[in-house]
Amino acid sequence: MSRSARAGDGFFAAVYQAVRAIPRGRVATYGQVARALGLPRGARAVGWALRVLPATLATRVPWHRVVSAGGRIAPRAGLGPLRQRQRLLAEGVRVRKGQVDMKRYGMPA
DNA sequence: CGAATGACCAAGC
DNA sequence: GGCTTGGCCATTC
Repeated sequence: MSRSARAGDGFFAAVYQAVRAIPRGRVATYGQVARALGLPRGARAVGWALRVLPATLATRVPWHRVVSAGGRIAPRAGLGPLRQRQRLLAEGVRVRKGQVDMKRYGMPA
């Protein structure tokens, strides 16, 4: 295991925990998660935390429910976006052109 | 400590 | 609707 920042400590744990709190069939933006952590401008850090999300936790953390501002699926390398789309659809979240309707599936204030 | 990186965001053109 | 710019944050080198 890397002796650098671990998934179970500090910032990571906070991010993963917040993401875990997203109800099924709903989505949250990176900015919203960041705000929940007390970092209203830390959306980027949240995206980075999910980028290093270990596969072991991926089964337990609904990372696919986190989208960019406006409900767009973040474009990244690999099959990530496709799998995210499929998982969202499986939960009943309608994905239109790589984008989700936040008015409908977004987190209630 | 300075510079670079990335699943971001808002504002401008 | 698409590209660019500046700003934010945590981590890595």
